[in-house]
Amino acid sequence: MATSTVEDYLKQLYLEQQSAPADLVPMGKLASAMGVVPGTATSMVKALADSGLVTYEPRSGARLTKGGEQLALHVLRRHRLVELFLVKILGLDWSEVHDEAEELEHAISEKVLARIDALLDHPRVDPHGDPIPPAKGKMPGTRQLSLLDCDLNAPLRVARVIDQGPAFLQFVHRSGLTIGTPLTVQSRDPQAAAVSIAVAGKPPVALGTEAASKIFVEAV
Amino acid sequence: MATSTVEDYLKQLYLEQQSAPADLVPMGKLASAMGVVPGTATSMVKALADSGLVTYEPRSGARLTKGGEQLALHVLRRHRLVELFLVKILGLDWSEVHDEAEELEHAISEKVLARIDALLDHPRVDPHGDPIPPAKGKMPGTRQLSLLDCDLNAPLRVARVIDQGPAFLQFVHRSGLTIGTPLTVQSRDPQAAAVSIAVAGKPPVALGTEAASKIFVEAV
DNA sequence: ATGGTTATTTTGACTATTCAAAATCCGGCG
DNA sequence: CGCCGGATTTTGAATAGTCAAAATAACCAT
Repeated sequence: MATSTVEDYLKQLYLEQQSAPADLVPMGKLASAMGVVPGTATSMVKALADSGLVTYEPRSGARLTKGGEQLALHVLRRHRLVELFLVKILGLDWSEVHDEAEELEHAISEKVLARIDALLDHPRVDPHGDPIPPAKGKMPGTRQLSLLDCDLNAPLRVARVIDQGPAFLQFVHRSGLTIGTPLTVQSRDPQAAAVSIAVAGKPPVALGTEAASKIFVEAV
Repeated sequence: MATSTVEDYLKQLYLEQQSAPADLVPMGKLASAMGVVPGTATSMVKALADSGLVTYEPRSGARLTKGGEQLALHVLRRHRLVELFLVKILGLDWSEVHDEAEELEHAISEKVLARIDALLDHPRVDPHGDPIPPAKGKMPGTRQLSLLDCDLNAPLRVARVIDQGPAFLQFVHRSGLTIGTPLTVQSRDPQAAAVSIAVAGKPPVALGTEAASKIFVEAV
């Protein structure tokens, strides 16, 4: 069995690969994502390579193998199902479940995971809109764009928030932009580096590009 | 924070102390309960003593300090609440929850534990009848005797099964002796090393002393 | 092509936990 | 009393992960 440290490295590698699917993940990136010094990432990745979970190119980076990716997806599935479970069944706030799930994802057995999945009626996304990898089969592709890239004045709906930090999630909630909220983007001003959002029946909200880039929408 | 290994040692030490409240727990006992060689138990206990969690008398054994006992009770509380949660909310069988909880007990935060406790309506015992240590305050004493020690022909009820092995628990279930079942002990035969149990509306059940000693009852 | 900047790798060391096996202790028996 | 056997402790070594800091490689600009 993979240790929980190994699981964390694989998961992180997967997430890094998401943002740059073409390239190898450099050790510096991995190290800072994992909160360790670069040397630690190097030696860990070498061990992972020995186990056949990643391929490693010295001085350029690492990439998950087929097997490593499967394991990573499995960890991610546990993480996201647990997050949703914590919100839906135990009533925790969406801003606090990420950290909780970080621990629990390593302690959940297949059997318990299956029960949770059934209890939640086989959900497809977690509380932040992140897709839950299916037990078997490929991750479904999504047709989502950030508030910076989507069409202006088109009917959209908040689909995903890619920043699990409690502070940002609480801000999103306060701004009434929780998952599923219908909205339109009224305007973008590159000079002001801001985006103006209209939610039906509410005064418009202005977001800086930093924040806007972390909120994804899809066409209604 | 105590590592999960430390938590396991403390929990085990507590359980051992239960069966022999007066004495120190010898290293051999502890080691076999923990599934390690005796030398490992010795060195671990020394470390626990350095942290002030146990007192250690070389060549005789160890005992939890006040602080160690508190921690042990906290672990036990998590373990037993998780067991009940798995049975009541996720619908697992009582024969399989012990092993599951063994992992989960180390991954549950205070916040999640509090939610589970509330969801289960602050239960006092786990699925095997073991008392759940309260969040604060002392463990309540119980007035329970095994089928070997209780009164004959008195109205009793199954209160606790102290053998978490799946095989034994499944046997108990098959025999219709689940927690709460009303029964009387009809006779004991030292020669046959057997006990005869009467459950209302069912043919009598005979148990060997080995099995009988692991089933506890209390007066109705 | 030469130097400097920056990322990466190496090296050596440390913690926690474990085992195997040798050394030691202790209580009881003859 | 002295020795035996079983329990306990010690010793030495292994594994997984980690850091600090020195060594190295790669890239870029002049």
